[in-house]
Amino acid sequence: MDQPVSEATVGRLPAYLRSLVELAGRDVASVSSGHLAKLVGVNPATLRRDLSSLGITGTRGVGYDVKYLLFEISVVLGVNQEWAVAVVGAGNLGRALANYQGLASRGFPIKVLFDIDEELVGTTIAGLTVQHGDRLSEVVAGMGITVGVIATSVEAAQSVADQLVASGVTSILNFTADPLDVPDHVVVRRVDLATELQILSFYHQRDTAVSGGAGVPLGED
Amino acid sequence: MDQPVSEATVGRLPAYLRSLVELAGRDVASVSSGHLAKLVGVNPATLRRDLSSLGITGTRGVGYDVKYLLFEISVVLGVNQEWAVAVVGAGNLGRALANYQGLASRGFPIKVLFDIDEELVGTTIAGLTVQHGDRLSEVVAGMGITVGVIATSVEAAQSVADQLVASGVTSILNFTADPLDVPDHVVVRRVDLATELQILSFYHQRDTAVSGGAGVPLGED
DNA sequence: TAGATTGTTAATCGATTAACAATC
DNA sequence: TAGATTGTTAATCGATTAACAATC
Repeated sequence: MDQPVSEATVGRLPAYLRSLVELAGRDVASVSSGHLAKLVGVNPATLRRDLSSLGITGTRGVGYDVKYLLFEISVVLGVNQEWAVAVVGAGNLGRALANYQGLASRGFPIKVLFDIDEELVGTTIAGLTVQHGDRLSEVVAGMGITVGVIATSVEAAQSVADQLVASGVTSILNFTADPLDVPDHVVVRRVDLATELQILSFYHQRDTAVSGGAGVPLGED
Repeated sequence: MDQPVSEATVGRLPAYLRSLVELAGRDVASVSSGHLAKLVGVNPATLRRDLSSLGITGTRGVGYDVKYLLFEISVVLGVNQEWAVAVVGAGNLGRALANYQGLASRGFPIKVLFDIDEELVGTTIAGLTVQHGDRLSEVVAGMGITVGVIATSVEAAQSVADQLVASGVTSILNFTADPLDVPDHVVVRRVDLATELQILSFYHQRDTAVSGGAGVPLGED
């Protein structure tokens, strides 16, 4: 039944979707939780619980209808809709994002690009003229944009977030290291390369450390 | 004492480090778990448990020595070391990463760039000549590189991972949507924009669904 | 019906956090 | 000493998973 949908469940939905697309492509009509779970790499009970929490049902003794499941999860994830995006910051990262096709192809077309560097304002990147950051509120609100990407410096991030929120943005993808302070109705996802790298190097470090102290380097007194 | 270090703990270390750098910059000598926890946005008991699991101790009645804590966490995260990186895939994303200063400045300098597109091989990107993917094993092993970044298509990702691992790479940053199958001694972190966006749109979708079309962006424009 | 598989209850696991004795 | 704060135990919380009655 309708239990609240957990963050963990939401995080698994894209993986379910990928496997379902593949099954549908091979004209598989129905799939058991055991089979799909194996494809995705999760426990079957977890999968059934996830679907159940979304109100998506299968048929006992049979399994889940692939097309139906694909449709339902697509709807839940909104993959058939388009969400216009504003990218703030036209530095290396912002330019990369503007050129990267991955956003538009996933239903997140970039409609406008901002920067405060006078040298960048007015230039064209990936077919978009860079707008001045001073006009952010005006333009974002005017275009009715509800998704913002923050690709600025860490220092500017919070202020940019505030402006985006004030202009009607309710979803933010934050590429800076700092967590943002936003109202409850705004959802922020952080993609932090620096943190990922540091986590990688933690394990790297530990696994390549001289084997003698089993595990963590500790400061002995 | 020496409990195993959990994934959750490792994930918080970069945030601790950031706040400690800031405190050290302001010449703060010592900090309580309560104070640092507030800066980072975690529970003080969680912070103390994290540090304790790393063998890092404070002083009862006083707190933690900022410089000592900063040093210990830096060592644990290996931030003072350099890890040479190979980037595989010189498409939009690979080029963006090569130009992005964030990796090098965090101790992950990109030393070599690969692609299998004949038109890209031999061209120069961010000062690096793109090498042919056929030479991956040879070059990566020859340079003693241990960190690989996969910025290829999803289809190529597993094969690239296999080659990287065979060439001595033990840390992989994977920008494709699919999870990679690697040996236990190899650590993979996935940075998946598509998944992040789909999670964003799940919440976006849900929060704008019931209200009856108040500013739901469709693909007009 | 007989076999298969769901949907959910109950058990388990791991991580967070409150609480407090230890102790600076 | 008196107050402060750690380090850790025990309680709590949430998520995962085993198990199984329901039922196609």
